[in-house]
Amino acid sequence: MQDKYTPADIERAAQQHWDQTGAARAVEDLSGQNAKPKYYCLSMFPYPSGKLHMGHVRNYTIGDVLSRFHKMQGYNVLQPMGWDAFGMPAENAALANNVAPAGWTYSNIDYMRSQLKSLGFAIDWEREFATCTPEYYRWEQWLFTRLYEKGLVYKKLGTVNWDPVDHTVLANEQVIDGKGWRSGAVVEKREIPMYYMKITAYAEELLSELDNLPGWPEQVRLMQKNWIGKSTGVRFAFPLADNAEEKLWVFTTRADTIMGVTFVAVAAEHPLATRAAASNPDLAAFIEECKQGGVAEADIATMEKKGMPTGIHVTHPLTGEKVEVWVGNYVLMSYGDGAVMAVPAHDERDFAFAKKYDLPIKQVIAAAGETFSLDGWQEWYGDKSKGACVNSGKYDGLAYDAAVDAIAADLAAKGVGEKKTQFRLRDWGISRQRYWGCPIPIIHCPTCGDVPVPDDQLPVVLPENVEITGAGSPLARMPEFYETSCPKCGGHAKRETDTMDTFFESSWYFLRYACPDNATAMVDERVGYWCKGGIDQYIGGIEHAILHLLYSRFFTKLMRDVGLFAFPGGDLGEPFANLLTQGMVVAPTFYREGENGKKLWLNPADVDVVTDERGRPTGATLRADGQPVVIGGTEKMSKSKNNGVDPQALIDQYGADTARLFIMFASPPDQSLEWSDAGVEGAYRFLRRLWKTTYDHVQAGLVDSKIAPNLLSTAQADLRRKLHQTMGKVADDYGRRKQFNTAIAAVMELLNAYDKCELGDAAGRALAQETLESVALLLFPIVPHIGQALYAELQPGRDAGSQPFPKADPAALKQDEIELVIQVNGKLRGSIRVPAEADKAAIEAAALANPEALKFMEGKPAKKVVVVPGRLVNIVV
RNA sequence: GCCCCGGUGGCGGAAUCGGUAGACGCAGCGGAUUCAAAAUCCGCCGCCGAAAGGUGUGCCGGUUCGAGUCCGGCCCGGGGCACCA
Repeated sequence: MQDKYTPADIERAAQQHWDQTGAARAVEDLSGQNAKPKYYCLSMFPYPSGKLHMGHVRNYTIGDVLSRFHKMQGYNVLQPMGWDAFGMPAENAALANNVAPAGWTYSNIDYMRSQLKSLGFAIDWEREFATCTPEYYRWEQWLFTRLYEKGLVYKKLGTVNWDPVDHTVLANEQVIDGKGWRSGAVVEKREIPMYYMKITAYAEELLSELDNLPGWPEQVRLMQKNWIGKSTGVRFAFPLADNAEEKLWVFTTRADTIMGVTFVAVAAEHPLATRAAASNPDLAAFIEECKQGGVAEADIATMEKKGMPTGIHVTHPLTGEKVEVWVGNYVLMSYGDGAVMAVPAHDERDFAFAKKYDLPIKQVIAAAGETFSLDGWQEWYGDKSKGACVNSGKYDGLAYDAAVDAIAADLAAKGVGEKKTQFRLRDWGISRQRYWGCPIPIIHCPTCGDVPVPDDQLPVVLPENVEITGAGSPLARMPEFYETSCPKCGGHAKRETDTMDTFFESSWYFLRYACPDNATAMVDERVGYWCKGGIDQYIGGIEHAILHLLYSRFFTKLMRDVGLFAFPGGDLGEPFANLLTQGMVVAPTFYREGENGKKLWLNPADVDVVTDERGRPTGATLRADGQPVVIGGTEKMSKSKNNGVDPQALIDQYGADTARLFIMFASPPDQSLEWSDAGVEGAYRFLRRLWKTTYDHVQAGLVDSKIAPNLLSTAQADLRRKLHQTMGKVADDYGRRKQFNTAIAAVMELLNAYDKCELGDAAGRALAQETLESVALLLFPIVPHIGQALYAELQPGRDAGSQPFPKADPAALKQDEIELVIQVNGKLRGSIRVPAEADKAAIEAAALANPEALKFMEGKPAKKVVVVPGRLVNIVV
């Protein structure tokens, strides 16, 4: 064994060994004869943006730790990897550097694959695929045509961001302060025909199945529940005042306040608004103004609320009063019927709107002990759990439920309304007017209409040599792509030039890993083996908590309903049994201000932080010139703040194990991780020390680790107890808690205790052997290269990854005496040692005799003594 | 604006079911070793206080023998908001 820790050599050797032995190959057992349970460990696949960032390293290290740990626990493990290869950045790169999106993407993949390999992840590379290949996307085209035939895909108008200068549709991200990112032109909302997936048909199932996901974080289930947004209310109509046959429909969850309606608000795109605007230039101008700016909900919701009366009046269905219709810029056409009843007294937004435009406010709910005033909004006005109806005629005195029931019944009797369950969830618009995506397999025929591309003409291949101009879709300028003939009538027809939302690819990739080579079917019985009962562990960023995870759940149900899972184990209710959402990686920011006040962001790697004698930061200087820089906040690593730290530099300097160890030690997986160079040094130091400790032991000669417990000194028995406690602790942290920082801390503590313990005698040598072998295996899932090397030194010829994970010996855990803390009135005053099996009375007596306790009891009698077994005694005086 | 999460020493964090707040690590300080430095090893390290002790987990209030942990109200930071992935 060499005395120095040389990560580069060790890591190369270990990776070669794993490659040669096929250590990461996953083989399914379709016969069911292998007793090993399967463990499918999946990390969210990366977008091939160029090179790995810290978030990737963190994500895939977590997955690798869980994969390797479960393999040692006797599972048949699958850990795959692939590429979410379609998307906007490839088009942006094409624009910026004049490179073809396909070539750019494939070369990024090659580089990032080599980075992943250098990190030593136990990935089964034979299952790798990129979603931009026809072999992959043909199956989603195929599924699309099936869903189209079933009516689960349909076409309707949708609103997009339109750049009037570049003549192109913009993503929300490309709209900055309501203006196009390249042109700077004010963006307009424009309605265009798009294909939609009927996710609302699955709203109820997607909601109720959340209760069957105990392995998901509560916060994610809650976010999805709120996103689906099931609400029960009343949908009813206001007949138009001058034509009772025509009706304006609204939905409300507050039908109990219906007698307080003082106006009705409709979206700018609502037909009534359009009609009123025809004879009202001011209103037409206002509607135009509403169409300015992007479609993102966050922008619309934070916009100043504006409105204008239409001059149209409707009749209140219960009172018969005339109510004016307003256009409001905060009313969304895509929600419900694009119109809302306004009850300013009991809705905060309506209240502000009514105050602004001096509209009447009519109180119809009163709560005991509260006074209604028009001076300002109060929390209880909108609280449906408080109060009862007033100024509401026959409904006076009724509380929420009773009032809603009575009002819904009266509306129903008049034939103008009914109780209804509504979802906030909207259908998923999947059309994108972009090039680098999966072509939508539809042919538009002047005689037959929209015709899905037949199976034998799939895939519709995306041409790879195109010119990207940033204006409009390149496919729409390529006759050789869109000119085609109708599959039904054979006549001249035009191919759809829109591509699919890239969430389409990521909604089913996890199933394809089970059968990436199947050229005749989307999925096969291997999915039944690996995905039975759900993927055992899914790991990815919290930012995907809603959209990606919801779409994936939806796809699994769609594929089931298309009959794709007709094989054993194929009754997948939910795709992901257990979910771990990792936090983001953040780093400090530094900047200097330029003459124009513009901030010039400096990379943390180029900055030295100056501290006072207690280590508090007092300032920072740029290494290049030694001049001061401003310390900004700690933020998510990003290009714009130039605070990204390249993992490659870290791997090159310290090796993969140090990178993996630091990233796992710095914080628990679900919290954000703050980057620190000094912490990396610490991780490297620990590995060096572990190497040196093992080296010293090996130099003294290997021994059998079998120990006769009666030969151990007290200190040695204590160390052995700590060793076996650590085994239990680490297995629990890896398996149940998925908290790796505390597992590492526990091993560090063990090694500290090892250093302090006298181990020179025969029993000590055996204990040292047992401890070091165990430590190599305990840390193997996190730092597999050094773990592999150390274990092979301690047990020549043996392979660490094939060993069972260390298991605590109950006999080693036994303790004769335990320490209990003594409190007086809840304050820590001392401690006592008692036999482990001491009963409450004995503990109480020992506590009351303790001199520290007596001192702080100041001669007063104990009013009460609380004994918490194994922990403490609290004496109350 | 709406939904969700978080806030503990100079820093990252620990405290798993309401029971010793600050494990483990970083930084810092003191010492050993060295011609010197690096590396390594030993010790100290929340705040106030000479000590006894007091005090302390974003802020205010509550429940409890006991609250970082539970409840109510606020402040601050972050994630998502349907075309970034």
